[in-house]
This record gives sequence, structure tokens and C-alpha cells, in this order.
Amino acid sequence: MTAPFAERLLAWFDDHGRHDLPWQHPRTPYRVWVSEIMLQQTQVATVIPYFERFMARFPDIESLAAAEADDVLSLWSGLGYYARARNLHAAARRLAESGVPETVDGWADLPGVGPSTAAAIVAQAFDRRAVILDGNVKRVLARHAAIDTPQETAATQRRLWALADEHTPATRAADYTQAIMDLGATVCRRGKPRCVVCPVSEDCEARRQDRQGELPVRRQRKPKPVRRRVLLWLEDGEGRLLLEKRPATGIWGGLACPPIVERAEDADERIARLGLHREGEWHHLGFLRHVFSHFELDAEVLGVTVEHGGLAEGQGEWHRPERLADAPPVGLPAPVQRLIRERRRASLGDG
DNA sequence: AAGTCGGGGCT
DNA sequence: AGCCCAGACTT
Repeated sequence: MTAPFAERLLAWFDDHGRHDLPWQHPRTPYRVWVSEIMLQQTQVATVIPYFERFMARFPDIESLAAAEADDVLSLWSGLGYYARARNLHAAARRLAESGVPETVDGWADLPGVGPSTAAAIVAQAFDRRAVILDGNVKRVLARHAAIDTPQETAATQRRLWALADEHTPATRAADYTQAIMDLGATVCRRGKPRCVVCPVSEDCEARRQDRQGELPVRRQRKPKPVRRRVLLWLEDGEGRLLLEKRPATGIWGGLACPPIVERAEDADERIARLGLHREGEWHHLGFLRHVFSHFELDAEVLGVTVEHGGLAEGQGEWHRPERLADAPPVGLPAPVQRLIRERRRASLGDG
């Protein structure tokens, strides 16, 4: 007779789990919460440097609540899914007033905190039993029970939540949630799962059927369309770059970005509307290509020097590229950060 | 139920 | 060149 799933998993975790992640020391509700938000759809290794910088700048809820939205976004630059940063900031302002909840429902009521994140926070921060179901857990459970229906369907989701609930023990909540995520990340990986060292392999149905490689099953994805755009690289006489704030919703919401037009023919009209005057001809500066989850951005970068006109309030701001390169005062999309560094190298090479 | 939202790591 | 990652939110 084999021991319960959780018992075997916890014994494995004590010897082989991850016990030294930054948000585990100290393991406060605030640090756990911020880490869980950053870790949504984002790998641990990517998050760690962002987490350290964020904690150095905003060590507690009060400092985050008191911050400006742009300061929060600038620390989020390059991490992606920028709605997370806006939601985190809004939630911090609410928590600074109401205090920190200790229940799953209390956390799930906050913007940016869904069912799995709320459960992870409660389990990690308060060591109270809560059922999580993230990508790692779904993969572990789908293989262990050999679930071969597409993960996205409602029926499969219900079944996975039920299995997650059944396996979750009454005690050691924080350790168990960390353990099953560690198992998914380091043993029951997407590619080449290490079943030989898996603590729950003896009753793993996928392994018994030798179908680890084909599970879990995902719904077929649609091909991604290409969005062609033109990005306007506008510098004034002193080499400063014009950035405008993008709308709060949509791609790169709330971040600063060079003006984007659909076609090169629209470029002159756009700078006229900004109240700027072109000095000389447009130059082709390169391309910006970036693959998003559901489309591909393919933009030609056109540059020109402009004279200041009556740049209206809120129409954009001039920034020194050297400041943007090291410590950007505003949130910048990763492709724009790369572009700035490239352009800076090019201009230094010229001069 | 499907679409939107980033960026990087891995195969 | 795709797939996936400590998902949530909107339509």
C-alpha cells in the first residue's frame, strides 16, 4: 500500500524542493502577494531580479500605496502583462486602508488576484489550507490521472480543481503548495519529465501508459496575424526623444512609447498634430519586430529631427536617451528598451 | 468559450 | 518556430 499523494510529495519536498527563493525569506503576506503577481505566466528566474528591485524600492504596502503609478510601471518595464502592475498598485491603496485579508475570498476580491493566486497567497503567507491550480499543478495532475481532454474546456477545469482539492492535505499548507509547484517545475516538466526521481510516479497513470510526452492536451491555437506599423523616432535639436503615454488599456497600456502610425504616409500628419516641425527628410533607422501571444508586431522605425512647436499638455514628453537606457523614469516596453540601447550605441559610434 | 495581454526560456 | 510559463480579466 502506497502512502498518500501529499505525504510522498512533502517527503520529497523536504529534500529536493526549493527553500531559498527570495520571497520565502522573510515570508510576509506583502512579499508573497507581490511575488505571486509577478509569477503569473512568468518564470521564476525571470521574476527574481524584478522582485529584488521592487522590494528595495517598495518594501511594504504603505510605500507602494503612496507611490506614483509611473514609478510602479517603470519597475515593471520589461516584465510584461502591465495590467498586473496597475492592479497591484490599485490593490495596495485599498489594502493600506482596509488591512490585509487572511481568506481566499478576501484576497480574490482584489484586482489582479484570481482563484489560484488568492489560494497561493493564503497557503504561503498564512499556512492555511487552500487549493491552488496553476500551470505546474495542471500538468502534474493531468499526467498523474492521465487526463487526455483539452485543458481549456470547462469540464476538464472542474475535474482538475477536484483532483487538486482531493490531493491537498489538511496540514503543511505552505509546504504542500510549494512542493507541487516545485515538482511541476523541476521534475514533471513539460519536456523530458524526470519520472525516475518523481515521488508520485508509482501511481502515475500517464507513466503507466507511457504517455507522459503527450499530456497534458491543449486546444489548438489559431495562427497569429502580423500587424505592420511605423514607429516614429522623433528627436529635438538636443538629442532628446519624444515618448507618449499609451492608453491605459490595450497593448503596453500606460507605458511610454514613441508615436506609432499605421503607415509611413501618416507620419507627417502625426507630427503636425503634435505641433512639431520636421527638419529634413525621414531616415530609415531599422525595424522593430516583436512576437506577442496572439499577434506579431512588425514595425519600420523612421527617424527625423524636429523643432519644438506647441507641444500640448499630455501630448508626450521629451526624454534623454541616456537616462532611459539605465534607469528609465517611466515604464518602457522591452522592444522599445532594446531600440533605445541600439540607437544610443549607433549615435555614440557616429560621434 | 474565446479573446486579450508580454516577454523570455526551451526544445 | 512553436510552446509554455506560480492567470486574470473582458467580451
